[in-house]
Amino acid sequence: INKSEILMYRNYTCGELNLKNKNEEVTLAGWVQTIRKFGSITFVDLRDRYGITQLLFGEELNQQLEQNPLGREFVLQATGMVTERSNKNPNILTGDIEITVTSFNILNKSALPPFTIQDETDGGDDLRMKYRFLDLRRNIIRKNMELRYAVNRAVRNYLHRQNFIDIETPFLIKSTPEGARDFVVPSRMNAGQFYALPQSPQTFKQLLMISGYDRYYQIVKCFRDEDLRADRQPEFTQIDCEMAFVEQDDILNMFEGMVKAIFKDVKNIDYTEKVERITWEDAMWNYGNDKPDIRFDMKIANLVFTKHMFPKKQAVLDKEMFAIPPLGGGGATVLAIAVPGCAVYTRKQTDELTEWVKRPQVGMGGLGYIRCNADGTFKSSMDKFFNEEKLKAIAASCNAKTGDLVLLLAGAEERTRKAISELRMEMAERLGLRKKDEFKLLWVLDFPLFEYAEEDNRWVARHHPFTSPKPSDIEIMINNNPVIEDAATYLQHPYSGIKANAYDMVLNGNEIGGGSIRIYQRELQEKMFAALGMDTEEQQHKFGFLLSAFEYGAPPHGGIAFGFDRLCAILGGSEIIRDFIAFPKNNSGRDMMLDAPSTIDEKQLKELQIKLDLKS
RNA sequence: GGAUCGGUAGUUCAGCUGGUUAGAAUGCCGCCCUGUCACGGCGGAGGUCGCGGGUUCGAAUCCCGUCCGGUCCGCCA
Repeated sequence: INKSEILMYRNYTCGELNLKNKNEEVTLAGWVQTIRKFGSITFVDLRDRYGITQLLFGEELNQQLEQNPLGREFVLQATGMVTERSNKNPNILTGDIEITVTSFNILNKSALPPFTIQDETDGGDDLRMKYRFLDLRRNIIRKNMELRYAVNRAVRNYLHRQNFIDIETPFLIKSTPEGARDFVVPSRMNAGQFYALPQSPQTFKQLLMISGYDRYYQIVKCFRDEDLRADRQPEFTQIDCEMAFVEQDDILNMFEGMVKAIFKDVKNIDYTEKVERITWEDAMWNYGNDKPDIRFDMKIANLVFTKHMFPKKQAVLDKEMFAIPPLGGGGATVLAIAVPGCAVYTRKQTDELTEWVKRPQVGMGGLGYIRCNADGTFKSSMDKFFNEEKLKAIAASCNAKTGDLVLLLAGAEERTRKAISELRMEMAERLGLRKKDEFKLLWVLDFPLFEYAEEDNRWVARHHPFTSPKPSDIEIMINNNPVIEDAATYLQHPYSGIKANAYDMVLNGNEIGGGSIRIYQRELQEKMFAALGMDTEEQQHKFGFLLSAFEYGAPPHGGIAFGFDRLCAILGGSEIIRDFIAFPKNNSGRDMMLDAPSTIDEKQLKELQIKLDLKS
């Protein structure tokens, strides 16, 4: 506490007193953490945001306590002398002293809390969410909030130094259902019409570039009406950034710098090494995943693969040799990883792994394995089909060393690649290769511009429709018709090879940020919208303002957005972003404390001229 | 939209293939205790086994439905 403050309730916090304050009379205020009674004396641990201080109620005061009994979480003000403890507690900061209470005042009582306010609470998740205001009293959650604020400060300091300006953009905007579902807000003054909450301030920040604010940022709420996960909330916070007169490298360097600044300021980590940059194709090829964790190696061996996905890659082994029952009878793709040191796995363990890949979430038919034994022999689940020589060849093509366990998956390209990627992560987790305190950044570049949407038989933007194609691919886009004749052969359509000027930043296997160099010419933007199946009229209706703005001197520009909640969670060593959001929602999008969403009054509906037509 | 796990004391959980007085730990209450800090000792209260229906002589347990929560797939940057 700043001693120049005028304080009515306390002159110290519960975390700052020590032997230097001995014999000083102090007044503290806080919550009762625990009460320990010993006949005629009582110890009370008083807690506030800053720590815990032990109060000693001697004989006389103890009698007053009998008249005014305390309970857990009572709000208590206590005055007394700082005294040296006879039995010190080295586990807390104030453990050398205690306050010998001379007077106290119960500022407010508390009902018995439904769970203990401790690091290892006895409360379950839903109870904690319902009483989130109590959960937030816990050390662990409080530290998460402090970490979040530290990241926020680090970002602002860095971007401010780099001449960025924070500009707020509106929350009530226009619905443009492209990508995620919009949250919508009915307009009373414009009956029958709706605002949408922004999925991101994308178009606004591009307009700001056109307005000449060449370095913009905002730490801003975004909204997406999609199903949730442990790492996904319907409203979430982004570090949203945009720069004019930049190329991809300018952005990568600038924001590598930002993340390194966060590491330094928040974790005191000097991240000096160069951030690796790999292409999307290499990420998929080596890790089966566009956000690989590169803290460990275990790269995928592409034994048999779909040529269309990797036109530039060469097959390692003969496809025919894998047309055997244990691998699904000749699936289009056979992928393998060599797991270090796991040749000693027992039959029970490999069976358990097989069950693991068969789970519906992974969805593979089975798992093949080869033990690369210490004596140089190979023992596999497919001995009936492969002789020693062939096993050796397979092991060699996986770069397997003696003592490794080679795991093989086979099936349809996409599913198999996803599965082996998950298996790779799972094995790393089991081997303790995913260390909480080790951080490794990675840029993934050259994403495909388009993705094929089966249900609509059309192209959708993989990133978003404002992303520019690689300059070398613009020709392909202009000279080819986006129409897909035969859904089965979409991979052969020229559009599926077009690469975007887009980049993702990956931290320990999590996508923490993504962005692109934007389109800034009307013609190309129109071509892009058309490729996504939007006719001129629709383009005008949805994005007329942007197309028009491009005609008034739009500079080349690009940007990036970081998932702030997720970044905080990872820095805090967790994947559960709920613990880093003060008032989060559950996985059905409900606020369990407010019990929201809820119905609204008939009167409110009437004003909005909305009639409900519920099925049930 | 789908899969899957869970719902039993204030709380966290046990209770297997149907028959128990439905338990444990912790929390809570009372008494004892002057150095605890996960205090200790003795005693006590506390349950519509999520809800509805079914099978059965008998259901916390089996079946069906439903609600709630967790995780994942689809979806989503």
